Amino acid sequence: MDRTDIEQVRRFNRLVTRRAGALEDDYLKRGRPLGEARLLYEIGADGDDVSALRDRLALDSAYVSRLLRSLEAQGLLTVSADTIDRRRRSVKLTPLGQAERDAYDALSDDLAMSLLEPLGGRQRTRLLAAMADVETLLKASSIAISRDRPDSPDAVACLAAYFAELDARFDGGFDPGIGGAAADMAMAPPHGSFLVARLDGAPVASGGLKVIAPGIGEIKRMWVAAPVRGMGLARRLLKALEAEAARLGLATVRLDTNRSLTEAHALYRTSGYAEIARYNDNPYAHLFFEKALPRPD
Amino acid sequence: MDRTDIEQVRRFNRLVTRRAGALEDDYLKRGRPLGEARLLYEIGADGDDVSALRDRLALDSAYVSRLLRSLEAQGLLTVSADTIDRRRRSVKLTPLGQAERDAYDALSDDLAMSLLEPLGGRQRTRLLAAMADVETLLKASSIAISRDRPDSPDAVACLAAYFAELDARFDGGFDPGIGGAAADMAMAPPHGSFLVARLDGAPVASGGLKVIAPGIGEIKRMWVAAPVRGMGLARRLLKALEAEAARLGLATVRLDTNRSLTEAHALYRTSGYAEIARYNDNPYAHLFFEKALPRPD
DNA sequence: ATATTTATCTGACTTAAGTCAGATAAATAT
DNA sequence: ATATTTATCTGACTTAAGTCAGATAAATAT
Repeated sequence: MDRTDIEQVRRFNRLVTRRAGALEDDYLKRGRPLGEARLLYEIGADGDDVSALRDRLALDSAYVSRLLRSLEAQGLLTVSADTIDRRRRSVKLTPLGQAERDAYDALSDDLAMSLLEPLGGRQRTRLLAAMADVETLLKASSIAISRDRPDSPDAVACLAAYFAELDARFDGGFDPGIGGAAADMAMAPPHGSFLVARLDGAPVASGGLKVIAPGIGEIKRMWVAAPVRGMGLARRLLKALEAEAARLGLATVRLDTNRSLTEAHALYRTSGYAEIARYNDNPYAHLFFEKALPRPD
Repeated sequence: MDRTDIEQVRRFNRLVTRRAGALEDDYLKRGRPLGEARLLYEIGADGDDVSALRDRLALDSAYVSRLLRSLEAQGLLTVSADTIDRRRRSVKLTPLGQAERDAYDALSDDLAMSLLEPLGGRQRTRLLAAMADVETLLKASSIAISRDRPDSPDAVACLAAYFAELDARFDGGFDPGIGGAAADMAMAPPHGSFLVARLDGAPVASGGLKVIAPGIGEIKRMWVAAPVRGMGLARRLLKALEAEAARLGLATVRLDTNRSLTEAHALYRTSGYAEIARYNDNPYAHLFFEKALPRPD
């Protein structure tokens, strides 16, 4: 990463923050403190729990309570006890509150339009495409990969999504029982590893590693959720799994794959994997790959 | 402009503002109020005038004064009377202040790097390119075009830059005297029009319109500064000048151009101009164009 | 039945951010 | 020489934003 890259990111941050400042000013223009405006805006059309609002805005309980009291006094919302747990309280916008929320919404629309307005059609398309790109890639950069047990709730959810996808894509479907789902605990530490990638806390990709012979690991269950594909996440995950193998002292990693998973084949080949002969009796596998890991020094 | 475009811009703003929020938190992490941090950061290595700081940060005089007092007490800067005008005061960072400023700088670098770090090479290049695109186009969208007299300081500066550019590009140079610089007041209202495009207050493009025969206008002196080319600004300016012509009741606009200005020829052709025969004796002109304006209704 | 936990609220406080009216001293205009 | 303007500062104030310690009432655990 060189200096000009960092400068580009900082210049971008500066410029966009200045524009975002204009948005906050718009909020303030409606003559209401930003805290109240944010809270009002955060309450959906169906209302919300006080605790949900507190969590989403990361605000202190006392502070939220006072903001609610103020908005209540302005006739913008009502607070009532939850019917199931009467300690909890639910917030609902009054028609007046809904109108206010709509007004903030319209202001945000205006701001967005004022950015597009002066541009010609071609420039506008280019700006929107660049914004979508920045959005996708900033999201990608906030995805964090961490170790997890294969029986953790997130890991189980990832594996279930993976199996469901294979079932949809393979000719004749996929049955994890035959494929060896029961053996997934072989990816548990200390001998194996299972990685989960999360975006804003929600699991979006996963993959595991188990030892199949002395010094030889096998990468299994690589899965990337549909909404986060095209972000280079599979490649990152594969690299991370190779790092796990190196950490566990393995010299070689292998993997098998179905003929229908063509994107995966390309990924393996461009990541330094060479096709080898069948090394197991997995009925769903048609292609077999191997890569020698660099010796740790 | 449809709904999905606006949604894209708003989603982008939301996401980037959240990230920018992280940057502000970083500032605050150094245990200093944001106002002090911003002021400290704004003072360049060579120091600054109090009034310049006030203008740049758009802060109240009393508030800046107090912030300076606080930073002075922390030993981060010194304030001394200007040698020429002793009412003015100059601010200079102490070595300690410079070190603090460097620390903020390093934090911003860290934040920028933390965005790029998790991405692979290809994704990183894509993100940087998209950021550069957003930056360019947001700048383009903040360029405002307005009417100006051809003898205003900004207009004169634009015309001088235009003449200098022609002199550099034409074989054998360009002499505004021969070209008719003295006649530029024909572009003054009420019979003509001169438009200046400004980015953050500084003139970056211009163009004029004068009447050369009943119902016929001529577009002249179209100039776009080098740093803002490739933003579609020339096309915007041309459209704006056509609108001026329509406003002045003209039915047709003409223009002449030099054979060396090839980008301009393409712009005219794709903007609905048709080549016509020579209509004047401008020695620098080789191509002549005309466009019928839609009748106002 | 009683103790503990949980969700929200109230009271009392702090800090940052900013505003407004004038004071002061130097520069500039008459 | 005097009046006016300009640049900065000081005093006195406001408002927003937020924190912390408890109070209250309902739910849950023992």
